[in-house]
Amino acid sequence: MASSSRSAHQEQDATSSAPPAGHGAAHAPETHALRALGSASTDASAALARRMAMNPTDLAAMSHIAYAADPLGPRELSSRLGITPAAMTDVVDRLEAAGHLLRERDTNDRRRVRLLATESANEEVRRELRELLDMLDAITDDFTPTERAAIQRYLAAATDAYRRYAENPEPNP
Amino acid sequence: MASSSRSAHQEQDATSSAPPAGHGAAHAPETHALRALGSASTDASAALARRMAMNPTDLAAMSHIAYAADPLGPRELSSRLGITPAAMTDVVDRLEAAGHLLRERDTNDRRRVRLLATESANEEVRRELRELLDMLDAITDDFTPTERAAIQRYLAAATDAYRRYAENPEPNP
DNA sequence: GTCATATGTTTAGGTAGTCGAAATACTTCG
DNA sequence: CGAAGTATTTCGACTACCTAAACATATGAC
Repeated sequence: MASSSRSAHQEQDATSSAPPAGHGAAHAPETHALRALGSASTDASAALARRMAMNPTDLAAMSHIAYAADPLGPRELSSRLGITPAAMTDVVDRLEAAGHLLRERDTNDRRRVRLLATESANEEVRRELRELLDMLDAITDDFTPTERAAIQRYLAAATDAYRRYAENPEPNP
Repeated sequence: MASSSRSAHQEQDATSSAPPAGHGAAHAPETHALRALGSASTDASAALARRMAMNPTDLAAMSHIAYAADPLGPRELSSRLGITPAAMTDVVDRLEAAGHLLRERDTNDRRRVRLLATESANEEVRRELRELLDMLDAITDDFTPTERAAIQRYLAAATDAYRRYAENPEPNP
C-alpha cells in the first residue's frame, strides 16, 4: 500500500463498484443501495486515515487498541486485522515511532508484548471516530421505533449474507 | 498490496473494526450494525477477489468494465478506482496478460485506448457477483413494502453521511 | 531438573502494487 | 504549421506485505 498519500479519495471495492447498465441485472433497490453504502464506507475509512496521517492498516490497529477492554498483543491484533504477525511488527514499529503506541513486556508471560496507546492517541482516535459515528446516530432520528426495528433486522441479515459469502469455500471446482 | 494471496479472510477497516468496550460509547444499534456491515462487506469483496484469483484492484477494474455501458479507457477507470493512471497501466497489463481484457485503440481519437473484457471474463465476473447479489436480494423477502421503504431511506442516508464525511476537508487545523 | 514441544515476537530477504515525474503519441485550435 | 492540451506509457523508487527462519519464553513429560 502506498503509505498515507493516496491522491484520489475513491477506493476500489468490487462488491460495490459498478452501476448496473441495462444488463438485465434488475436487483433489489436495497441491494444496489448496499453496494453504494459499501463503497462510501470504504471511502470514509480512507478519509479518516488520511485525516490522521496514517495508512488504513495502522489506523485500524489504533482503532482496535483504543476500544479494546484489555491491552492487546501483536498476535491478537494481527489476526483481527487479517495480516501476518511479521507485518504486525512493522505496523507496531511505525505506530511506536509516531508516538501513538508503547510496547510493554507482559510481566506474567514474558513472551507477550502488550500494546498501550498513548493517551493523546487514544483521544484523537476516539474523537475523530466519534464525529463520524455521531453523524450516523443522527440518521435514526427520522425513523419510528417500528422502522428502526426493521432497519436493524435488515442490517443484521445483510451482514450475515456477506459473512456467509466471505467464509464459504470456493463453490466452483 | 500483496497480490491475490491474503492468508486471513479478515480485512482492516477503521470505521468498522472495534467493538465498543464500556467506554461510554453508547451509539445507536444501527450505527454498530453499520460498522459490522462495512467490515463484512470488505471481507466479501476480498473473498470474491480470492475466488477469481485476482487482487482486489484488478477485480474492481473488471467489475467496472463488466457493467459499463460504453467501453472505458485507462484514465476513466483509474479515477473511478482512485489510483493513478500509471498504476492503471499495470492493472491493465496484468488483466490483459491473464486474458481477461483486450486493449483496442479508439479509431476516432487515437490517443484513447478502449478496454474490452473478453466474453468469458465478463461472464465470470457477472456470475460470481450474481451469487452474492442474489443472496442480498433474497433478504428483502422478509420485509413489507413499508419496511422496505424505510430501509431504503436509511441506506441512502447512511451512504450520504459516509460520503459527506469522506469528502469533507480536514476539520481540525 | 531437563528436554521436547508449543507459543509470542522479531529478523531477514524478497515480491508486488503503487506513486511521481518524464517521455511519447495524438488531437485541437489559433 | 506550431502551441497547448489530453491520453497513455515508461522509468525509478518506495513501502506494505509475505514466507521462512530465528529467538525468547512457557509448559508439560519423564
